[in-house]
Amino acid sequence: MAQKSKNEIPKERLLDAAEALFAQKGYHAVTVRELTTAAQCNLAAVNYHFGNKKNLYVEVFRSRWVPRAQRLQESFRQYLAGQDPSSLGAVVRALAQAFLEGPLSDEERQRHAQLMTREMSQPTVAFDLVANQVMRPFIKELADRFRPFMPKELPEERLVLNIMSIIFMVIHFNFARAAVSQITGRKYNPPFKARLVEHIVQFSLKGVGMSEKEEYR
Amino acid sequence: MAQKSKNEIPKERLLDAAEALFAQKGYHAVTVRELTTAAQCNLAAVNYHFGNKKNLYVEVFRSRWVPRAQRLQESFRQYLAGQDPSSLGAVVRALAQAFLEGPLSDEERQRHAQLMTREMSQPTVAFDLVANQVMRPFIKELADRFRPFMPKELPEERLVLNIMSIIFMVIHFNFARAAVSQITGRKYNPPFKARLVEHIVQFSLKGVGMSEKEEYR
DNA sequence: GTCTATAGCAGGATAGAC
DNA sequence: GTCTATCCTGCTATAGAC
Repeated sequence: MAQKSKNEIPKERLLDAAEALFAQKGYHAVTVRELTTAAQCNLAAVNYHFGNKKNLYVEVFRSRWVPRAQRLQESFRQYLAGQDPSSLGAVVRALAQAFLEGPLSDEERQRHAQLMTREMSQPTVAFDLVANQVMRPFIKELADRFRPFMPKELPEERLVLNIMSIIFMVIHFNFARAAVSQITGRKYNPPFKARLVEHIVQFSLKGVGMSEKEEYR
Repeated sequence: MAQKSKNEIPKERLLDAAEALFAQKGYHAVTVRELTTAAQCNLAAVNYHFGNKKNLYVEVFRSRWVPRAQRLQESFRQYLAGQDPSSLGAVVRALAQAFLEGPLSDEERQRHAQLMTREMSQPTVAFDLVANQVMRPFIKELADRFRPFMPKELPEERLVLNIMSIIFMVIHFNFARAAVSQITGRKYNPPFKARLVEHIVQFSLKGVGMSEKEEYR
């Protein structure tokens, strides 16, 4: 059910439309008229439910983006649990899979990445949510999962830089699809995504200092 | 001279102001009034010189962004020429240095990265310029410089993916400064930037399959 | 709770004086 | 080539009917 978000209550339809439109065009490029038209409700609905356009934007992050980010993280844990033996390669692969092939539809995943990317390069009021409720804890979790595989003397900062490099790569292959397709001449279909996952795993594993073979301990 | 771009002709002042403002806030968030005020010229100047706001945006890329990208590439070649022996590490280091520490001021570099990033995630009419006049030839040049160091049997696609991964990392550490600072707790001062260059070099070298030591041939 | 109608204002673009 | 004044469109926000 829920074909085009037509059957829910207006407030929910607004949030759905807002997430899609803000992700697609950015905050300023979206008008309240567009939002209310897309959500099939009245022009006044944004103000009635959220006070103003900006509050709606923040609410999109609070009620849609953050929970989805948590679902993504949960998906990562499930990919990871499904893989044995537990190795660093498994961690990176689970990460790439969750982001590139995980539980989200292609459209949803693209939306998600674009909302995040905008906040990372142009922080707004929603940046705190993104950084403190999602990025920071997730990087911490990844650091904890990486640490057993890393040399004991590796400084915490280098570990964090390694993790950020990997996450950036994943994010970038996700959100810069136009550029990647333009350069490689390939569409983001399942074979190419699987190709990218493998590339990310191989590049990252070696990047942190181990090949696929020597990662086991 | 040229303190605040006050001494040039109005059309040039407009282009300067436009590049700074579009990079900082994005196309839609910038108003013609803002532009003309910042450029200290009249409201009508945008229309007089460029026809409309959109043409001005494209002209920023044509007359400012593309030449600067070419300067950056030139800077990369000079960093590279200054390093001997010629090794893959030198290529990557020159790349990271050109982007993170190169000839551009911090502000200029940030502007540059943000304009590019916007076009990569949200292609507009300027995307063709970015992709075909800058990205594609530069990736080709890098591929040519990498190839001698790579295994002969390495498929072209893997080489391109490796290069994109490295460029993405560089770009990302540049444009997601807010996020990086937030997570690492460090400001983008020279020591931290030098730190990032080293990280990128090490991670990339290993990522493509060689350590700093075994890279010579 | 949702809609219609509209106030009040900011945006891009233009015409015409200088 | 540059400026002033202004048009028109389209936005946010609100008041009040239903």
